[in-house]
Amino acid sequence: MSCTDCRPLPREFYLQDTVRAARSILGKVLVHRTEDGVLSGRIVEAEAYTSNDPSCHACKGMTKRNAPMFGPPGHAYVYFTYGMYHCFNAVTAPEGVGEAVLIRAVEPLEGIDLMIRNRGTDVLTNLASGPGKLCMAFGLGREQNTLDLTGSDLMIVDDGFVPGEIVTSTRIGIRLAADYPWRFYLRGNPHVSRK
DNA sequence: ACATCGATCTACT
DNA sequence: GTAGATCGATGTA
Repeated sequence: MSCTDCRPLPREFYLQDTVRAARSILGKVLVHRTEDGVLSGRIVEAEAYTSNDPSCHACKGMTKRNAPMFGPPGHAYVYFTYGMYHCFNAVTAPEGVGEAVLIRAVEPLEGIDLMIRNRGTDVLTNLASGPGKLCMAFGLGREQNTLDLTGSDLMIVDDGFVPGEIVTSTRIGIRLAADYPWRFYLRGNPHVSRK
């Protein structure tokens, strides 16, 4: 399956309620066209971050870092964290409202050799099973921040795949609002960051 | 200016 | 299970 067979998710997809978007983005395919080849993977885990959510980067207003979250929906928000990792989000909600869906894990599809090189491991279930790993595998960093996911070298497309059972859980790695059930993943999928 | 800490990952015990 | 890596963004002074 090549990305040219698929359509990017339309802008309206990113305008639905952010928690619903986090759930319904599961099964879609993240595609990154790079100079070294096309990388793609099926999204198997995601989390919602909303404007009134204490753990959301944007909850206290716009800053230099979180500005992309307040931009138009359907764009990328890539941020640097822990001094060495990046995390990739799809911006949701109308322009001016800071919300996004954190893509936490994908199941590698195309460009697996390149992902193996980028990650320094050949264990398939360890290539993109976490937000930092995913960005390393896909070569996502500052350059991809704010890219338009509905039509650029970085896209999220629908290839017609219908997910099976979706598990709901609390989000990972946050202190505030730790009880919000805003993490979603595909039951039994070996590429998620945690069961 | 300075101190704190993070939507993480790896290696080690 | 726990510690260490590593640094930019952010808040406080």
